[in-house]
Amino acid sequence: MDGTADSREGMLSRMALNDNKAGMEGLDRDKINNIILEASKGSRFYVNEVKKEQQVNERIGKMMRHKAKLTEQQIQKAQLSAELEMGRELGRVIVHVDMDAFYAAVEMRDCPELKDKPMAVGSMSMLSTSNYHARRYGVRAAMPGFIAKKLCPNLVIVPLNFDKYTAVSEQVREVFAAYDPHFLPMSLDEAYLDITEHLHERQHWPESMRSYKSCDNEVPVETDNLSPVLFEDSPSSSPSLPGSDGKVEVFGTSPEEAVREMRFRIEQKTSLTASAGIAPNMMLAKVCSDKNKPNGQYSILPERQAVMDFIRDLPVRKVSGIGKVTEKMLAALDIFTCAQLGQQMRVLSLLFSETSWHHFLQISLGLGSTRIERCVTLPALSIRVTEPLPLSEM
Amino acid sequence: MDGTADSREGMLSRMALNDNKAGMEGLDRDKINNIILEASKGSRFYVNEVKKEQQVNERIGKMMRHKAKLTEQQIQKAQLSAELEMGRELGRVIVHVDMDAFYAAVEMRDCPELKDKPMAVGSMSMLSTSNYHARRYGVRAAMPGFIAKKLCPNLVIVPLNFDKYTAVSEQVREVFAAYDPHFLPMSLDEAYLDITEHLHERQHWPESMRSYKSCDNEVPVETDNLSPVLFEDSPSSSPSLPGSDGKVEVFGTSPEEAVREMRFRIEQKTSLTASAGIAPNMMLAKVCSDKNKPNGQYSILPERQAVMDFIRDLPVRKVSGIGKVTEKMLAALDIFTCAQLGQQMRVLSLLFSETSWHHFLQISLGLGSTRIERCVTLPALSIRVTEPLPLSEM
DNA sequence: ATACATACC
DNA sequence: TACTGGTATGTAT
DNA sequence: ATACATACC
DNA sequence: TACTGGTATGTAT
Repeated sequence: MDGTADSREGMLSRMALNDNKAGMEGLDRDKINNIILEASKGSRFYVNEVKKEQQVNERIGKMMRHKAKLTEQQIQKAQLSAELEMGRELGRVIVHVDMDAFYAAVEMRDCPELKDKPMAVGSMSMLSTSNYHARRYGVRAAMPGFIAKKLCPNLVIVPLNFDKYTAVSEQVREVFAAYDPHFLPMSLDEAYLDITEHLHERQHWPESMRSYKSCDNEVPVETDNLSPVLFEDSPSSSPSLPGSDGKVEVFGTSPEEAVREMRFRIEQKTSLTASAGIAPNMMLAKVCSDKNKPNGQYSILPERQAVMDFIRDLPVRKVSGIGKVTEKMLAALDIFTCAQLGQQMRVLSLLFSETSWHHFLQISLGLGSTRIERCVTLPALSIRVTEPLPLSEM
Repeated sequence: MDGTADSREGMLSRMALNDNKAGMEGLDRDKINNIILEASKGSRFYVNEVKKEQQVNERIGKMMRHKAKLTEQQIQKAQLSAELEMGRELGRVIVHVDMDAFYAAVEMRDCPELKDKPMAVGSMSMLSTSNYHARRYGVRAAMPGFIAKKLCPNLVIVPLNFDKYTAVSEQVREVFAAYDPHFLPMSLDEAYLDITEHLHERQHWPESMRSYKSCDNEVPVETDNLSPVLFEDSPSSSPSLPGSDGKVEVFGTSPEEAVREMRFRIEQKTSLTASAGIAPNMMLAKVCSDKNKPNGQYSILPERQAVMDFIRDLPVRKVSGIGKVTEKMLAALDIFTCAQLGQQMRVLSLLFSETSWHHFLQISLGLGSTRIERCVTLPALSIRVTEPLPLSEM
């Protein structure tokens, strides 16, 4: 028949003549392949080759099915990782926000007698958090309560009220969502945000949209939700008219101001403080949020030099992902800071797995993820986005 | 005792207080650690932590022993791979030399009757090489002889004379060693050379050191090894004085001329021809050596654009390491040329392993190894380095 | 770690 | 009649 | 693939 | 008395 040549093309690429070689240009492939197949057909070799050919075809089928399932998202992500290989991305403003001593702070808020005492949340077996008073005794998260009691006999241990923390967390997340609807929560008390878009919009916002009333009550003010009025450009329309029971704070349009505002709103809403880090990537933002804890923030400007200056003397242990074991192993190599990490890359690349030393390399260059993607869509959040409390509403 | 604190430092980093946390600055670590250890000692938890601590210490010990064994060479190599990640290295002149139809050529040289006939070396079960005449029938290496006979009934099959090929290979390698004592043989008939150093020296060589007598006899001329005389700069001292039975070839100082000279010397010595590729890395050099086969050479200039131009329409199958299976898989994705390979990197990075797509990426960028390292030191080569046959000796 | 597949000469 | 055999490296589990 | 180790909250 | 438990990811074989 006539179809033989074609079906052979597809089916017997293994057996057909490979004319990819000097001196073999322009041969009559069909004729030659006919002779080759005729001579081979039915032999053990032939049967084996056919089997292998089928294996390869299956593998290709698998690949094509895999390809068909790829979402645009995935391809996009791959594109990004390729871009990351190319160079540093400084264009995103990433924020890491971390509630201060979260569980302990909630309990202190709701039971003022605890405020002056060293206290911790958890049990005699395990503590989840301690307040700052208790920390002066060496009492901290992940310490068993009975040991903490030895360090600080007056320590008050409050049992966990998970439902309460969850409810407060919801309130905090509503604030997060106002700055980045795609924010990535890492636990009840911390999250990453990409506020790049927010900042762009914010540039055109009138002061009224950046003005918040300070209420001294511990409960959030957002009781009556009036119309979000008066978007006039003239600052005269809404100058600092002190409200009923508080003064007015006006926040600027810079990243730092936006984050101050976010922390202000969290505190107004929950009476709890948060700390934050602002940086061009997640790894740096996380380190920054710890820098001025509690109730503080720190930012790294989006410039290579600023990043490198920040990284230079940073202890490796400060970086998320470097725990006590890795810290100890690096210490054995006289590596304590990120700069030292960078200086020793050659040796590290020989002593650690590729994954590990690539991670080290990224750290030493101050690189990290610049895109935040929420893994799982959390339930019913960011739907009723928090209302700002503009001056006009006062 | 006093030493406890220190031995604890080393031994119980897992249990000791981690004061790497806000609000825990300047605590009395020693006192706190004493209490922690006192409370823990002997418990099941404690015993387990000690065990893990020992594991970590062993791991560190292993790493340090590994580190101690690292040679400077290895660290050097690691340095290079880091550099490769940084950018393209165009400073080396890499050559791939490949003898033309080696075994067949040797047999034809030693048995002139074969010259006009289609012939191959091997057996009825398997052929190692065929001459160019036979290739016109589709007869090629890795084809069983009995099939080849069907394609070309007049085919002469000569059995393998391995010892002879080895001896000739030695002669060829002596020539290689004159251009790169560290050349890397890949088989009896091919090798990679880094002629960068040779070219630097060559710049200062007088013409006499680049002049070779052409002898028409089939046996190499190097019978009497006279003193390598006359290194004068004046070209007048040794102008083209035709030798006894041949004319004189003077080779220039460029990479192309050096390689032409090398091929000339191989032919003079063995009566066999070689083809060569010249490029800034091994991957490209290998492809180039195939381009003008037989008895030709091809070079890619050490410029990014030249590399990219060369790569653009190159079929992926031409690249060493891409075999029929990979070719077929890529073809299923409509990828045939290196440029297409580059265009599809995002999808490829999702469908293939990291090793594979990194390889593809390298290929698509025209990157390859720029340093040649001989894996195993071959026996007694490059010791009696070949004498050039300078004009002065004629 | 293991078995197996790919690739090269 | 008859489709190598050694080596390196990658893939899959 | 599996078991286990590291890291985080 | 008492040293979490869930998840993700990396390492070793």
